[in-house]
Amino acid sequence: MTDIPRTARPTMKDVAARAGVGLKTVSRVVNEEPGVTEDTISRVQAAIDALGFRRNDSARLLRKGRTASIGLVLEDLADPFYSPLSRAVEDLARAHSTLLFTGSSAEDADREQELVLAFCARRVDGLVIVPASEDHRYLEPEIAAGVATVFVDRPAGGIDADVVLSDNAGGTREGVAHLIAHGHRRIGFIGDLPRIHTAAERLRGYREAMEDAGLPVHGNWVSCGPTAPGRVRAAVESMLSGPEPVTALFAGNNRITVTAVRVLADLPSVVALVGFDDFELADLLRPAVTVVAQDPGQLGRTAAGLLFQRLDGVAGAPKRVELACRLIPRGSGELPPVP
Amino acid sequence: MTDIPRTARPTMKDVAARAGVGLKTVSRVVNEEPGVTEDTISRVQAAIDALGFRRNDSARLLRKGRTASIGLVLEDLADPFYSPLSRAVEDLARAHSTLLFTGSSAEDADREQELVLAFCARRVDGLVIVPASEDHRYLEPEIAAGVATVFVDRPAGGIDADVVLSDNAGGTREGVAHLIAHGHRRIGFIGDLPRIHTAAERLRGYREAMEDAGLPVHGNWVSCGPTAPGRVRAAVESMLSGPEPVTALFAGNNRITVTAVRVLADLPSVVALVGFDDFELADLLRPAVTVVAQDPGQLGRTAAGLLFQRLDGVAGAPKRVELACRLIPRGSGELPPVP
DNA sequence: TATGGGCTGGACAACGTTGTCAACAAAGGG
DNA sequence: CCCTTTGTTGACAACGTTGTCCAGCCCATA
Repeated sequence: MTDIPRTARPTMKDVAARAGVGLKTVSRVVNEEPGVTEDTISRVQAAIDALGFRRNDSARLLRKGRTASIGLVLEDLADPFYSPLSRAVEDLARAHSTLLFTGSSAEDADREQELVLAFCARRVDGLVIVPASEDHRYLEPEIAAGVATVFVDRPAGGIDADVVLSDNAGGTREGVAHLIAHGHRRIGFIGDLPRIHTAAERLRGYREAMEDAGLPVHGNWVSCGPTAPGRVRAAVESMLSGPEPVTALFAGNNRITVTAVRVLADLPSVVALVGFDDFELADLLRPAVTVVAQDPGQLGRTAAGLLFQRLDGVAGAPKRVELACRLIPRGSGELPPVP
Repeated sequence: MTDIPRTARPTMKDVAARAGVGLKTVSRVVNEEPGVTEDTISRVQAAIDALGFRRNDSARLLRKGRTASIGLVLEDLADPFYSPLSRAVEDLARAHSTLLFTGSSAEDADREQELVLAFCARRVDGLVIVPASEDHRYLEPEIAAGVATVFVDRPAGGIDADVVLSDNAGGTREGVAHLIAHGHRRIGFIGDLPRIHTAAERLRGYREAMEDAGLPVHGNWVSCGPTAPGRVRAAVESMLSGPEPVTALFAGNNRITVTAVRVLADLPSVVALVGFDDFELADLLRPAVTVVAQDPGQLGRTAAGLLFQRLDGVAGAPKRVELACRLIPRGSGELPPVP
């Protein structure tokens, strides 16, 4: 009956031929442009339905210039920390009738660049990037060509661009000060690789808090490196032994915190703990884990909001937005020092 | 010096003009096609670098027919359960030089359809869908037009399509049988909305396990509904009161399990618990939570693998793949019944 | 010198859509 | 009755790329 071609999709031309009208008239009907008779509309609509026509938005957007799509590059789609961030970006994208490309850099600079440039080759209107690379000059021609770009969680390297950050140093200062206020004097810091901006900032916050309180930082009280459980375990054990064992730990991100909880659970000693990043069930552990919480959803919302402002034509110098962190005392950070 | 136009992007035409060659020669250089002199190549390359040209893949793919992109629709990007699934799909996409559109249906049928059709309008080569809708006949013309489609986690409604599932009923049977083996006779089931396929299957598994053991299921031992904490709390409290209080609970998904843990922590009674879906830190709670674990990463890998097989031309009847679940005893499911 | 073949390069159409503009018919005013 | 106005419609070019095809050119061979 209906002669749907099995292989090739029907185009406006096919619809036009079947409805006995011109190509442009079909376009008008599809786009609900005014100036088409009711009668013609229904004839075209019938042809559309019969053929199962669906407008090819790729062609449309090629013609129009904008693609109504943005790219989101983050470190790892599988990391729960970024889930609310992605969702927030997606929600704003939807509100702007924009589709979302996503990809993980896996903390690899080359992969980040490859992904970003692939998005640019698709002519995304904008980018939200959680940087893995330290040098983003490769983006200069793209930004000059009009690709709106907002960095989240970490600043861009080598270029001046919009960025939305958490107050990593301030949050860490607050967390460490919290431990100090509960009587701790020997506090260890276990962080991520220092080449990662957030890790460096948090380390800085730790040092500042110790200095503000006039406390020394001994050699083995600071350990930075990959978040692999083995490395973290070794660091904890080293800090808890020796002539000056720590009585409290500050863990530099959620994965480190979780590993620290595991390690401490195996040990007889009572050690206070504050972690950076909140995580699900932190309140159900015993002791419940005190954390310095970022709001990843807010991070994403702010970044995407800024992006769409730019796309709406808001010009001006690159903005730097810093979101406050929130200390959530739950128990592990209020344990008194045990000598 | 270099005259990069601030507004419009350079095209192959611009590059050709600047290099003093024909349009097609630029195309040849960009695509590394043979038949161009070293000398010409370097002249063209110089023009490309000077102008900051980047090929417009949208136009390219319009011409070529395939878009080298696929769409992933899941329930909620922010749900940690789906994170490994997304990541697995992304990894396979990358391996096939394919870009990934993502979106959340928010468990809303209209939103799912809107997203899917938006992807189709962009002419994605394929789709991976975690269905929210019960009727996917709207996809028939798309599938006929050649859009490869694989459903994950839940089957499609109204059409015959590839699907990758977990063995929800079998896993639940095993979990409930585990409780029965530990002496429980009065076991409650708290599940998600029964219109969701996985929820219905798990309920079926529960009923089968009880029946297999010759155990009755009393009226208030089964509660299905939204995963809102208030509803779950009420259900738990109701099951634990009355003339026939349950001594064990089976929680139908990770969110329900977590709420159940919270509720039980507030109560004096000791209640055994097995939850469907593993979750981070389940082993650190006291008691550690016994779960029936799916492997969301494997779900995603299998689905994407099947999708790319189809895209590579593997024909044949729609496949239905069912992945086994794994019981992970950790403590909460091995508690003896307390009358 | 003519011929042929291999190599290089360019003109042109096509992908499916939208914007511009002009053609045409019907209706209204003088 | 003609001219203008209004409303509807279609022809055509353009978006940026790739595939097809043909025109030169250079060199070797007859």
